[in-house]
Amino acid sequence: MDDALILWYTKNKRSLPWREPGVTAWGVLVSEIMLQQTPVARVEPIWLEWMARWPVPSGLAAVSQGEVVRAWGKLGYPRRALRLHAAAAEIAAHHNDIVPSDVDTLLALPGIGDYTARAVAAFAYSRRVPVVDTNVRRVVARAVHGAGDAGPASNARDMADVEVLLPAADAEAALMSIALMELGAMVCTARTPRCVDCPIFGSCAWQKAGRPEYTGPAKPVQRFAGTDRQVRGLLLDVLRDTDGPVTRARLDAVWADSGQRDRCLDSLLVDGLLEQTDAGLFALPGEH
DNA sequence: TAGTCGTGGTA
DNA sequence: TTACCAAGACT
Repeated sequence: MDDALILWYTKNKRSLPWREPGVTAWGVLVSEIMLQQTPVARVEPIWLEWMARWPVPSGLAAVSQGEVVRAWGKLGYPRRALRLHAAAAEIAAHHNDIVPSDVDTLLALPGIGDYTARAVAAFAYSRRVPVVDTNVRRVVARAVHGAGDAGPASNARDMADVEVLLPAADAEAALMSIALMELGAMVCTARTPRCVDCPIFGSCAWQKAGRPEYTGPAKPVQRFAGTDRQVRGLLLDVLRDTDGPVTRARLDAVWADSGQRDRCLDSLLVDGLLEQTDAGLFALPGEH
């Protein structure tokens, strides 16, 4: 599939700001963190703001946690903002303000797991490393294994599956990695794959098998309404919309169930997304 | 390892 | 409308 897929990518890739020439490894890292479980369209404007405001890790590290959480806006999973802030501080202090290119060094940074470490190594430094995200797992499940969709993630197996697809040369392998992801995002999609537009249609094992349905275990459904995640989001939203510390009463107003409210408020304090002032008010971390 | 952690668009 | 889905990490 190699040549056809890479050629397809070079002709059809989306022009995203973090793919522009001259974007630094820091820019790539910020994009990858923001893109975790988050659609491209929502990330774009925030990424542009962050790059204009904090073009190097030390710039981000210099501002308060609260400022970072505020700038994160409504991207979701705001603990990512705190971890990225902490990673920036480590990069500034221990890596000369340069994002590491080595996978193991990247993995040691907060908020950077298997996917993100390899994505940075491949996309920012053109390293030949398997990059396995949900898109790639789906493409491999179909094109290689002939299944309707990917089953539960299995790190070692998934990495081995992708490893054998990578060309020998670093630069070409990195292109293959991004091409696999782009194919999964734009053509080999979860719901309605656009196989008529697929550059590897002719070699796809799923086509050859007659497009069988997915038979693996059902994927767990993530509910949201009524969960702690919703309540935490509502609580944090009060602080994001306010300049200074707020009263307990302001927070109490966002959710009726006091038990759940208290539990969520406490968890936000534990996570460091909120702080309590000496006067008993609540503030974003560092903003009081 | 299965559960948890936000948010909003889409079919 | 509800349910699924979106470049995961952490515990």
